[in-house]
Amino acid sequence: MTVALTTTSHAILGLLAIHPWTSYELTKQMSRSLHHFWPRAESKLYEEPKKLVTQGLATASTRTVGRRTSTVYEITPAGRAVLAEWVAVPGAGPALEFELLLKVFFGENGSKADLLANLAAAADWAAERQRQNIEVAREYVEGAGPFPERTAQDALVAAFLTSYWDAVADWAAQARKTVESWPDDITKADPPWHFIHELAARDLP
Amino acid sequence: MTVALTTTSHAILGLLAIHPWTSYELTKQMSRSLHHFWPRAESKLYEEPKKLVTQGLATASTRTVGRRTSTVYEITPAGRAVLAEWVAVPGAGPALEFELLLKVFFGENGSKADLLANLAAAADWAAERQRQNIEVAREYVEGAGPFPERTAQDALVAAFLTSYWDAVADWAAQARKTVESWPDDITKADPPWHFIHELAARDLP
DNA sequence: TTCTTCATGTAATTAGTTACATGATTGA
DNA sequence: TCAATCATGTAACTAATTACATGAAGAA
Repeated sequence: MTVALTTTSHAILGLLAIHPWTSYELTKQMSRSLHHFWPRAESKLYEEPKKLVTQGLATASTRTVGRRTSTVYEITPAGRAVLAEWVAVPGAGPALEFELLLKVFFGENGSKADLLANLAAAADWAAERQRQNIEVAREYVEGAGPFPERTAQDALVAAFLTSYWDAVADWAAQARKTVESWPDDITKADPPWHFIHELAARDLP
Repeated sequence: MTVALTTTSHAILGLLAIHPWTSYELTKQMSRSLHHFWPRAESKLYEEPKKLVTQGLATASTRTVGRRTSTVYEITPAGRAVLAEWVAVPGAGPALEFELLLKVFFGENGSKADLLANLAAAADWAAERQRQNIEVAREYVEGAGPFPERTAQDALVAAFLTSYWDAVADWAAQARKTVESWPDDITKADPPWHFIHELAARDLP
């Protein structure tokens, strides 16, 4: 019986195409990179490879450490074929979930201070991502990055994440300035018309 | 018995704070704005308001059109209180799901043409968002936007989405140039070192 | 009149998460 | 030798999605 492969299945398959891994190693690798644009719970990463094995896309071999077992997964030729097909059909665009922005959107139900606290949290979040990002880039510059043969693809993805995180940081800083100029009763705030006018004046792409 | 309210519950509550709506109107309003940063299936928007009613945060009244009924929901004072509490605690940062970027990340399993097709799809996606965005801004400039009293908050959110969509568009264009310079065998591609060096040279935030 | 789209939901299914469990290893 | 953390999973639950169903209104 053939089970449908999800995007997550293909993500795991893609990791296995680089290298054989244990489930645990998969979780570590995920949190390093994929996690930023395909976030999944660890438990999922223990389940998915099993599904790949039942479909003949990967093989599992068991190692023993003391009285515990661990499972190493390896991609099969069939797995590589499936992966190539998957890459060939363009994927879905980005889907964003941003609770903090929701609170900004409904900001008039709280105080100006609440609104500023949300914007400060956004700035912190972006700063932390960017800090990690820069540290990883430094590793690569020093030649200490893992899988140096994959640096080109890694950099392509890093380029996106960098400008995405910059967008969050810049927005948080700018929005903070805007909101600081607002009165305490934010329902009386002047809209930032210069922004709206600039946007409206753009050429349609 | 008290049911836990999800972020989606609060999003609906926020919409009800603006105005009473039928479920159907909620779905339309969602797809206009919230959908971009809190995407949910329509069916959810028929369920959630019922939950709010059981918690005393909204009231429902039934209208009849022909032989069909429709339900109008209205926020209660208790609902407004809950909403104010929710806005006051800073929300979660952005979570991104970006399948297309996953395919770029695993691009070496396909052809250079596959990679370029993915980048072209990303460019199209961003162009379409930005086009709609600009058209909405023009409505506001003409004074034709809905809920003009909410223009300030709307603009704050639009500022984020605009730079986020710009980030996607700029990345897609830049990445396309990079990949076009690559050989057909993309495993032999030169990494974009200038980007990596620039990133590594940044000050830590 | 018939077809399509708008309008209003319900039911079944599932992908994913949270919580739990337990052995191995390390360091204080 | 005890506690904390690393390593490896399983089980229960649920938020959300997909698929289905049906009436109203307007167009052709």
